[in-house]
Amino acid sequence: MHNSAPKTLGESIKSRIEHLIKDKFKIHEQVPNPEFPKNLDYGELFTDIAFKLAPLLKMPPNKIAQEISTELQDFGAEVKGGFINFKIPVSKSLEFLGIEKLDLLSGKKILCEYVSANPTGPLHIGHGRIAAVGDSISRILKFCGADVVREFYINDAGEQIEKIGLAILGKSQEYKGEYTESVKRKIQEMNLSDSESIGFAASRIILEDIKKTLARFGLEFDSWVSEKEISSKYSKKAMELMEKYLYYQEGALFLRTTMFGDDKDRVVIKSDGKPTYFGNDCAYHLFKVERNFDELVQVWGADHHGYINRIQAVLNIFGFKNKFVVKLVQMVNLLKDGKPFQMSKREGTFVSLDELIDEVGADAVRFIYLTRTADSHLDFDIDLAKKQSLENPVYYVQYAHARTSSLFREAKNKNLYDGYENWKQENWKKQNSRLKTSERERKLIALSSVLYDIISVSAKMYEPSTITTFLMSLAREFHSYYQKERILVDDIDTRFSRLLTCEIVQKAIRTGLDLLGVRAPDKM
RNA sequence: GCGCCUGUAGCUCAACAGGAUAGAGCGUCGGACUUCGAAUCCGAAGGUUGCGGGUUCAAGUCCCGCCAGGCGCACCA
Repeated sequence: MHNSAPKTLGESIKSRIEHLIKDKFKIHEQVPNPEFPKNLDYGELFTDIAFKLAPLLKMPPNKIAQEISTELQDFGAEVKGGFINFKIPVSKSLEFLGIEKLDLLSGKKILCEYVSANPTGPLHIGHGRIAAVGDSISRILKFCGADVVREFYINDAGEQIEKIGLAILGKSQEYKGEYTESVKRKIQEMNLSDSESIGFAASRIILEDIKKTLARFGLEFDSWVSEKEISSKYSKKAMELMEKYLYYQEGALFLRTTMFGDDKDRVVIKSDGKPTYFGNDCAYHLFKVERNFDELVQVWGADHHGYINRIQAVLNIFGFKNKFVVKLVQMVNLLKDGKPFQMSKREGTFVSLDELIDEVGADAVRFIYLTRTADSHLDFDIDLAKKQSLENPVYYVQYAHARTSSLFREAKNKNLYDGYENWKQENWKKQNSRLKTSERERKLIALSSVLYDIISVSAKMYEPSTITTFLMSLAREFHSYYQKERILVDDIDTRFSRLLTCEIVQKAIRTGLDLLGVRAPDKM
């Protein structure tokens, strides 16, 4: 496959339209990217540009659409009720396939921070959702050309760490439970006595468990930042930069975040002289700012939404003018037997991400998380997820991929593959091609090239589920095609054309699944 | 009380800066395996997009007011 066009099919149509309306109608107008229609009968892309131009040009939309579409015949443009639909011809689709990287974000340095769970217990299913979303966003931004740093902030300082220390000494009612007991057994060999050092030792042990879980879930981080370490390095400088906005009240040091739109001023140093979590976060964010990122992406549980304004305030104080994106991921409500199940780490009643992966499998768990948009509340019924593990949508998509692999295996076994690679070279993008494609193959190839537009959309919205949803419709088209059409037929041109279609679909599914962090198996 | 999020088919969810006949999966009902993998396909049933106003060529999407649920509103993290 070739690899020359960083532009997507949709972007290409868009810029063609921009030139067109400049020439024809003498206007400069921002043209939106063509969209993916809900209904595939309308083609693989459509644009509503004629409606947008109608009031400007004082012409009926249908007429405008007609005039534009005559110049877009090579993209398969058809006008219907003012809309311009694109049924992309095979030759055109082939120009936009096999892209390894888009240039939407090339040259951008982006920091993605996510999970950052307190090392006071194992990751639970809520962290799992954030992990899946954050990791997938990182993959998508990277695919769009960005230089992405994936960061985990370790909250290894503060009161919770002391509390876990106290719990291990048996002096606290919090963090009870089997897991803490197992940490306790490891700590006892270390001969520590005060709650703080015990708490810190515990946090390191727990962090190792967290790393193992993340690895099982397919997550890798480029950077691990310790709160304890970073606050000791950056607190002083942060305080100096914030000096103008600090004041004492009742023995505590406050930061005037209200000057930047926060509801109330926030305490950075408590009256007992210790920094708050937010106080240390100021230091951490100074560390972020000093690394000169073009964009800071933050994935948080929705319960942190009240935290956004104060961080924005701190970033303003530090002079950060670049893009700050907060992706809020809504809560996961755990259901068991269809009934709400209350989780609490401090109470020791939670379902760990590890347990969930054990029962349902990493691929299925990730796919379920990424099927929903991040801001929809998610009811996760454990029993249902287990029960449906064999009829989960993830297998639908993976199966489509496995089927394509299987076809190539079968073709090779039956000596129906010989000459395919040469044939492909000779007929890819060639005039007088021996490629024989029906409407079904045309559509599959077109959809596969539209994938890259879908990826752009998901990057702009920081929303992996866009890709998930698209993959399901691509898989649906493929399964339907497979059922209807025999691939390994005698006629060589037909057989190779169909194999090529399968290869293109396979590549698209693999690319998409990879961005979700889900495996694309050759056999199931 | 204030702020953020959500309300779409029996259930779980889609619908990309407002666009076409609101789409899937699960479940239900009826069909398709002597041929490349039936973890599949084909078909049917299922909707006043929580309610009421408004904005316009066009509203699930935007604005206002209700109703219901979730989450915040710490010198916790």
